[in-house]
Amino acid sequence: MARAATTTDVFNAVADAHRREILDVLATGEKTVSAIVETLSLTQPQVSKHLRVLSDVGLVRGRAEGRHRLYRLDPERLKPMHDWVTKFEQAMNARLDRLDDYLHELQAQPPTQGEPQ
Amino acid sequence: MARAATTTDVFNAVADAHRREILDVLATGEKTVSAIVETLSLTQPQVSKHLRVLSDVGLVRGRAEGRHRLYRLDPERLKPMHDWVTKFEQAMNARLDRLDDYLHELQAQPPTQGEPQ
DNA sequence: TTGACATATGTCGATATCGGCATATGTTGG
DNA sequence: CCAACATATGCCGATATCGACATATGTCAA
Repeated sequence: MARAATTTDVFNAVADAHRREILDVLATGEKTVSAIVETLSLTQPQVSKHLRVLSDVGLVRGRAEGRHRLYRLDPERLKPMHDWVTKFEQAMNARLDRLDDYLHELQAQPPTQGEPQ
Repeated sequence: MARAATTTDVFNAVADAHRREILDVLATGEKTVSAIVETLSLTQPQVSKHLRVLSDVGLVRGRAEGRHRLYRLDPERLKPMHDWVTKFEQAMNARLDRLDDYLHELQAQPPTQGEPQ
């Protein structure tokens, strides 16, 4: 039960740095496996396996082109992750807003008593 | 070398579903360990360990309050992840824009010849 | 101090990961 | 058909993960 299957969950698929690098490269456009192998300094089987994982999760799609195989990004699948992260960005902003409100409050009403503690 | 240390990398820390749930709960506000244990249905050691990981990564901070320990979110640390994901959101939009341009182009110039391959 | 409560830590077992190497599959050209 | 190239898969070993259980640490109250 060690960890959620890397092949089931986008969060896990993206947890690997090499996989993130591959996605970064693919963000540039459709690429061949060997192009990725060259760009990053990874082994060909390494890249193929990572692409398999990314493909299973749906972050990437491949099409055959002669004896090459072209992979491209499907960024749509990052939406769950984007949504999740964005939720916290809002929490962060909300906190800053509250701090802002607090500061304005402080300026509006000059301190009448020493703050307790 | 199995996988990047869960304690070093925010992406890995967040890869675990239970850890994400804990962060979700903490997004509600500062919470006690036992409060988290109750809310989610996790074991106390489980929660403590996950909090340890989240704390090591900096996503969460704890302060002692009597015999309780209150944990709260530090969403600032999600920024690297937010930035990374956002980059792909932009890629996604860019692609949609290009598709949009292409469609407009098609409408502006009625097809005179079949496209060469 | 002692005991109850809150939390943290240690150990163990089952499992999955990742990288490396060898090799299978598939495609093109001669 | 065969050889060269591109990619995918299979197996292995080292390692890290996660959950479960027991237990250590720390704090308050009587």
